[in-house]
Amino acid sequence: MNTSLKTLQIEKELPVSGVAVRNKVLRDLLAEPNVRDYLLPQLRLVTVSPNQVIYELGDKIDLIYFPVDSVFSGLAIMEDGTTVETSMFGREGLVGMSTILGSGLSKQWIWISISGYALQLDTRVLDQVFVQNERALKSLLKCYRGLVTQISQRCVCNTRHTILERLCCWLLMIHDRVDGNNLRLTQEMIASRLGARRAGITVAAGMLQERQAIEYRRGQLHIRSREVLEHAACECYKIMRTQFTPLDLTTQLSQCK
Amino acid sequence: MNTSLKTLQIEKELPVSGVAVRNKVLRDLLAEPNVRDYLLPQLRLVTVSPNQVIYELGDKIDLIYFPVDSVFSGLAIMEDGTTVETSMFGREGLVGMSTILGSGLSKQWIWISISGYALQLDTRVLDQVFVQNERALKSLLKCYRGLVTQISQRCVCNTRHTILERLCCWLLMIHDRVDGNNLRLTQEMIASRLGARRAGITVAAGMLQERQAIEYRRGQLHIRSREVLEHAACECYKIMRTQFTPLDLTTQLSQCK
DNA sequence: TGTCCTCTGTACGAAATCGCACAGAAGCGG
DNA sequence: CCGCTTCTGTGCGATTTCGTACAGAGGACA
Repeated sequence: MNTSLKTLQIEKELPVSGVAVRNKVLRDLLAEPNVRDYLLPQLRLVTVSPNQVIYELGDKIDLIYFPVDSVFSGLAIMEDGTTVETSMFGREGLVGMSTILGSGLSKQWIWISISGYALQLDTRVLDQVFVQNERALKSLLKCYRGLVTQISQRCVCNTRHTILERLCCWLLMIHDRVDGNNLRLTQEMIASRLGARRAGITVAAGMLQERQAIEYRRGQLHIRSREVLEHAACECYKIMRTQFTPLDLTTQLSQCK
Repeated sequence: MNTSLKTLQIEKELPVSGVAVRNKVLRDLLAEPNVRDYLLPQLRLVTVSPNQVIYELGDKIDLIYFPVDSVFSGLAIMEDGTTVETSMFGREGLVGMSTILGSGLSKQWIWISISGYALQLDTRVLDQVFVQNERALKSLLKCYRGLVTQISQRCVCNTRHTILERLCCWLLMIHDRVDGNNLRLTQEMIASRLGARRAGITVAAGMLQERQAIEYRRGQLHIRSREVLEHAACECYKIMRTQFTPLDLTTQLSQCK
């Protein structure tokens, strides 16, 4: 079901400095020259893969992650083993934020939803940065507020909206965080994130295929039309998109290279 | 439906110092002598009443509240006017926490669910306290982490659990935050918090009456048996209860007077 | 006492989703 | 090419919840 390999492969072929600016918070942090000099040598580029476990509930958070083109999911796992995603993290933020609030322990599971690159950092390095740099702290706190907005809206969305609406919303959120239109996602994975049955996702995805919004073939989901998805999504997407500024949404990979 | 009277009545008959210790964070904050001397004269005792609006979405947070025996609800209001509660605040915490993270604007609606006393404070006074006092900041941040835990679990609960389970869970949470066993709650209000129909609450409440867990008569809900409620509640209650320490749960009004 | 408003109980069909099961298609490794 | 595993499509009845509507009870007030 999931892989627990916590020692991630470290990539050395790409220059960290070039990749780092593709994460929004990290770009903000690195804008400060003295922060940049301190932080940059400490960042490690790693690759993460689907359903890999990053933190378990109660884990000590020694390492934090800045996703680049990968997506991390904050999951609650219930007594019967079913899961619900309460938040997702991509290039707009960082994973392990609760350390900013002074808690060293993870209150949720973090699993990977979309594979890709992320930049890894020792927690104590980040601690140094934000206690010494006011502006860095502000960037991080803003991220945290965005997280709370996201969780709250997910709460609303899961309570009141249909699986189809939630699926559209979720796909758009993923799409905002990755490069390109092809997503490696099985229906089983999507179901575990939305807190629904796999069969329910099959039906909803079928509707979206009929409407030419997506194409789906064995774990390969291709987004054909964001417009159709946005039209079929609930109001929640507009609210959760505010974690990105309009600028971020247009600045995709092509411009960051 | 709701009252928008934002200028709350200020109570002068009770001594603030005696009431203040009945709020958990406030008690922590006041434990520090110099914080106490600064804070205590600035606290105003107010009464709040059901469905009163404390903040609207986007409001500037000038005043924060420490509930004493009242309960405040963080609500999302959707385009069709329906509401879902994402968090509740009682004597374990404070309302207006996002100010701690440097945001002056409310990201949600705050309505009153249970009437009673609260202590009101100018936001800038609290700002002074936590920038100058490390221990105070830590108390507040701990509160904030508890809030995130609560919202996350509400997300899970609303996604996966039945109305009956959610009702039990919610009643227990309310009960933890008030004095006594009688709650002034119409089924309409409960429905608006759980994001369900009023008729759905009638049915669920009917089951709880059959099981002798509660008695319900025209806006007066009497809790007869916490045990039965706990038995019928979902696992979420145990998780959200961690906002209280065991000590807090036994320290009810009788011991705080 | 009568009137009015609020709140609760109940009903109904419709819709969404569930849990489960099974068949078939797609892809992988040998 | 074959066999195995993974993934998707589909079907079924059961359950939950929805939206809506209406009647009746309870309390407030004149």
